[in-house]
Amino acid sequence: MSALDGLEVRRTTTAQQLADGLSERIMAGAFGPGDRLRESAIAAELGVARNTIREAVRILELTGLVRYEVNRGAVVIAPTPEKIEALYTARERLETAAIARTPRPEQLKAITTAFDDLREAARTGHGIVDRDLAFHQQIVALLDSTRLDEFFASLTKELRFYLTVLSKSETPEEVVAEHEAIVEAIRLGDRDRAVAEIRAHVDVSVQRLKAMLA
Amino acid sequence: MSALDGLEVRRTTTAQQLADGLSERIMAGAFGPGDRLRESAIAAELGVARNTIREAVRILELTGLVRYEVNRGAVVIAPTPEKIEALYTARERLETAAIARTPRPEQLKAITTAFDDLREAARTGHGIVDRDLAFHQQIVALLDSTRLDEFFASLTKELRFYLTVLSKSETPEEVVAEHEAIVEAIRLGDRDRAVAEIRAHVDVSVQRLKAMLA
DNA sequence: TACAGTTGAACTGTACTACAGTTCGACCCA
DNA sequence: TGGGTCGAACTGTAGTACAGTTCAACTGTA
Repeated sequence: MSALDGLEVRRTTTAQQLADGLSERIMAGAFGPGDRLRESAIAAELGVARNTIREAVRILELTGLVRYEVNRGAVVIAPTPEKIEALYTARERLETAAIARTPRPEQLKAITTAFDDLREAARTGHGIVDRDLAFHQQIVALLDSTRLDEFFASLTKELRFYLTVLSKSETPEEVVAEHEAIVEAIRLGDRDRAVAEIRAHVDVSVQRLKAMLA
Repeated sequence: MSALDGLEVRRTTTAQQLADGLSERIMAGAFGPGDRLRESAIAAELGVARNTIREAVRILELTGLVRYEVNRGAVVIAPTPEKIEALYTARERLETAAIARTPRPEQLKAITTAFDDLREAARTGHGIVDRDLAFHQQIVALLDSTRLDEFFASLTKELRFYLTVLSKSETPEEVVAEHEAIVEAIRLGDRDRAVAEIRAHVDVSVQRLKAMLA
């Protein structure tokens, strides 16, 4: 903690700001899956040059929300059963590996807090999905690997988008119950059961989601 | 296998080709860590427009070999103890999770083959590092997750670069011995030992590498 | 000699214009 | 109905321009 913490000159480029803005819009559903991001239109609307937009979109590509197709430009990613499956498989592997580890006290506390937040969100009915994902991020944090944390966050971002466009709604009671089982197993130090609970939870989630695609 | 497998029209952009070319050059050590990629110079030398180079470099950014700094442009990543540590931690988590799984026959075969390749490379003295990394990629493949395979591949690419610039040379005997122990444990189905061997191997590797940084 | 201040060349970030090649839907024709 | 043609819209790339930033060299000063 330095006396200058948080003091920082605004150091960002136009393209970066555009990328952030576009990311928000996409996450909010302003562009649907499969939609093309037309450069001239966006450039004109936002009053910037087209090459700046191009740079912004290339930055966006880093987050995985869009991909480039030759001569078609940037296209918003679209959920397919295969992608959903691959995404959840990666999640399952990471989360089971994570939960098999013995949590340090502060990690256990972070998980507990995340669960409390989730329960509160379920009660009010707002932000359930985000709390759900945040909870799982804390699980993965058990791995003590920043690189894996970041990777999981990118998976989460992608998943978050899919959930939004599929307008997947979670039933609060089920969500809380399933996560409570996980937290309980962790608290008891029953790692085998924790692994089983996580696996079951992820499996159920992917099945529910894939059902929505059909 | 269709009758048209492999038939494909050349569908790539100039920027993509430039990105591939630059990637090769960087991996080959043409640019050292911390070096800036000066746009005008590259553009002039290769006979393309500067904005095309910019696009190429943004694509390069996807692979993690360079990062952008405001008003300084693209900079080749540089190894630091922290980065090495983080990279190996992620590796260790993924590989131990992978090796704890029971391999299917074809997976066992792939691992065995990768080990044979490594041994052969050690004998001739060529391409040891690449075979080493390829072996570990096969280990991670046990997770049956394409997303994790891809993520691991990106870690590998980064690590490969660090090894090159640090001109890390591996002693063939040690390398073969350590990997043989891993393969043996897998073959015997002794997963606990396999996990221990992998962990030891990764730990030793990172220690060796970090020693070179000092 | 050490150090603060100034200056200028090199370079990045962004804008603007231009155009060849590609895509894709609309229209047409058999 | 299916294939073929056409044109508007758009991407990929080139090229020019310029304000703002960086950084190393130079200068002056204590």
